[in-house]
Parts: sequence; C-alpha cells; structure tokens
Amino acid sequence: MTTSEEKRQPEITLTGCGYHRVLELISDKWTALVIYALENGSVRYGELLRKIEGISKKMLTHTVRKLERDGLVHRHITPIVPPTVEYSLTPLGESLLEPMRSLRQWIRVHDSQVMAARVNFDQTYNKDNDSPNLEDHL
Amino acid sequence: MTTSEEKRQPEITLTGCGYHRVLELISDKWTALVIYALENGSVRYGELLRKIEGISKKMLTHTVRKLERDGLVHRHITPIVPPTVEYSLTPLGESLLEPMRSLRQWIRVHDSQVMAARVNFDQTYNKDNDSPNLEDHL
DNA sequence: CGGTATCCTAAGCGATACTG
DNA sequence: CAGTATCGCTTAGGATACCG
Repeated sequence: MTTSEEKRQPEITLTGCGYHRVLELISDKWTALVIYALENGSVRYGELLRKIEGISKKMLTHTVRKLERDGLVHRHITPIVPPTVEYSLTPLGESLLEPMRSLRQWIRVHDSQVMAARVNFDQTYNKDNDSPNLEDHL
Repeated sequence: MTTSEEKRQPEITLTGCGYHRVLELISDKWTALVIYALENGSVRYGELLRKIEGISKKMLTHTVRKLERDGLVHRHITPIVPPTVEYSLTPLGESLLEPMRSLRQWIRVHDSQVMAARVNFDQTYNKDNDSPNLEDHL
C-alpha cells in the first residue's frame, strides 16, 4: 500500500536534527556567556557573578548546573569555611570551544550585514511609523 | 581615583559576547530546523510545513520572517493564484552553514558523552526517587 | 561564600479559526 | 496556497529574601 505513492512523513524532527540538539546545550540566555567566561581557565562562583553583567545568582546557578549535568563544566569544591567553588570547562566542554569559536568568528565578520538586513527589512515593510527607534531590544 | 585599586566592572555582556549574538540568530525552537530544511535549495511554504514535524503555520511564518529580517533567508513570491512562495538561503545564510555544520559534527561525535554525563549526574545527585524515567523531555 | 526558596511577570509557543 | 488573528497555557527568567 505504501509502494508507489507513499505519503511522505515529516523528515525533520526536533530530536533528529543535529543543529537543534547542540543548540539545546548552549542556547539559553546565559549559557554562552558562562562558557565564554570559562574559556581561559577556572573561575569562582562569585567571580562569574561579577564578570557577567546582569546575571543573578539564581540564573548563574541554574546555568552552571545544566552545564555540569551535560558534562561540559566541572565543579570543584574546596570544603573550607567559607566554601570555595571553582568552575572550569571539562575536556568535553573544551572540545566544544572550537566549533563555537567558528560561530563567533562568523558573527564578527557578518554582523554588519545582519544589521543592514534588519534596517532594510524594517524600512521595506515599514513598521507603521516613520521615526522608530531602530535598536531592537537593547 | 580609579588608579590603583580600580573596581572591575563586568567584562562580559549579552550584547558584547559574540557567542551570544550568533545564537540569537539561530536558537529559537524552530530556526535550526528551518535552516536544515533549506540546506539543499529552495522549498515552498507548504513543503516546509509538511517536512518539519510538529511546526504550526504560526511558528513557521514567525521563524522564516525572522530569518528573512536577519538576511539569512530569501522569500520569493510568484504572484499567481493561488500564490507560490519559495524560501531559500541567501549567500549570507549559506555562509552560516559551515560553522553550523561543525557544531552538528560535534554533537554527532559527542552526543553519547553528553547522554552519559546526564545519566551519571542524575544518579549522583539522585532525584529523590529510585525508578525515575531518565528520558528528559522526549 | 555559595547557594535555595518563593513569588511574579514576560515571553514563547500551541491550537484553532478566519482570509485574500 | 500562504498566510493572520486571537486566545490561553506553560515556561524562562527577574527580584527579593533567607540559609549552612
């Protein structure tokens, strides 16, 4: 019955698409920033909190926990009082730096083109005003 | 006053981190899937809808519009009735494929390590039960 | 110091119905 | 065929306070 004119079922699924699966690891609001902060070696919790602008304790903890669960980040506790907690990339996490850097390189090269495309798009399909603030969500 | 013991301001910002800025382009739920669907050439709206499992018209439209606004996807309308709309990657969009493919390659190689890390994490910090369903959000 | 707990809002997303 | 419009849910995320 499915011989000649087979109904084609969807070929692309969330769980089957490699693009989507990596992005799940690194695409919430703060994950990329934390990885960036750990690129040059281990950093303490409080330091991360100060280095990453705008992050709250809640979100920092949430983000490093998720990274730890996925095996990308290691958490090292020195059990003194008060406690010292160092975070660092695991070898697995470091192996992800290379593909991530090529992404970053892409935006460095093409950022202006993206910006230009946005301005052009917003002008073409004019957002029903003539003196809008073009900066999106800054 | 900020000579010797300068208070160090945050070094890492959402708008300053290249990692974060690229991810903004490609990291919502369906964007990666749409790019994947367009990797081999232009595809019609209805085809995308059928090829990508679970996507709704609303989200497909939303996703391709965002991609178009960012200059990654081109929208070509053939004004007949009923209309035909083809979507394809722009040169800018195609240039993004290379770094994205290296990300995808990474997950292909390291997926099992991530999965193993998760199982290990969940067992170590046991989620207060002994027969949990380990599959997260499938 | 390095976190949790709680509450609350805003955004993302899905379902359904309607349209040129 | 290729979309909008509307509604409502569910989650991500922010603010604040408390804890070992």
